[in-house]
Amino acid sequence: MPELPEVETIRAQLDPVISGRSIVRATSHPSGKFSPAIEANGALIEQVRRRGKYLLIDLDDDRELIIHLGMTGVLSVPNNADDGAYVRAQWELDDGRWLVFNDVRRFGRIRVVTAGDYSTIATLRNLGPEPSDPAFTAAHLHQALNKSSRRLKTQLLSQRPVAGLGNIYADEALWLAKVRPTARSITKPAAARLRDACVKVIASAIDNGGTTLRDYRDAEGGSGSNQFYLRCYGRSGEPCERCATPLRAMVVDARTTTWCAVCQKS
DNA sequence: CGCAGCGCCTGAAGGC
DNA sequence: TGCCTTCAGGCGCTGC
Repeated sequence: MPELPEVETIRAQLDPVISGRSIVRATSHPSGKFSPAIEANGALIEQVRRRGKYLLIDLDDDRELIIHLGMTGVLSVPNNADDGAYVRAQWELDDGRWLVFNDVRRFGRIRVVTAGDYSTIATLRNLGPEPSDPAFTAAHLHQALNKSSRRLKTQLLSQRPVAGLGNIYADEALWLAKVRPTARSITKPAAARLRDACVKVIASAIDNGGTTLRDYRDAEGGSGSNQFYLRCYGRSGEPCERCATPLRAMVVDARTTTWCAVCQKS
């Protein structure tokens, strides 16, 4: 499932390959989730940016092509059109290559908007700071989390306190910070630990090229290696690295959540 | 405005 | 072997 590190890996690979190219043809799956892809036809790609899990492709006509990969979205740039069953959109470029969006489960979304106008994309409009942003401080996280009485993990997944964490990295960050996912408020020291954990977990995962558990592939078809460094997610029943207590799993707001009941107290 | 609940999707895996 | 159920889960939408 592509989260910030996976999307960043794809962004870094795509940017040098498609920037400066014009889109000479565009086709899409008929679903309204993907059909806006054709609105980018005729535009020139200036650069590929990212906010949270959203890819923002700047076009030369004061618009942005916005792609969210959902659960199973994969972007690639083959030399020919893709006729596979899961192609949801593809854009032919003026160098003869194709930008192709495959998405088995169709949880992804594509939009074209006026540059910077995210008024119709609520999650993006309300997106919290990037983990790497200096504005993402312990004080910010403390205040953002305590504004709501929802469970801390649910808040992290909302993308509002901080951008880009999904189920994997939320579990990892909460474990690293020794913070209980089901808590509904957080102390200042715990918020400081959680802030640092978010930064560290996301940065390491980017360094590792993302986490490939099932579907995730980068823009070159490669796998990440961060799955070999997960310390909590998916390890229910295995001993906690810190205290050897078997990690536990439970469902928190419809998300499988793994945590250490001994270490993650606050 | 916040938020709980639901729906979207389909391949893989497990039960019988 | 094959049918059925369950699971994976990010996010947009609806209605309270």
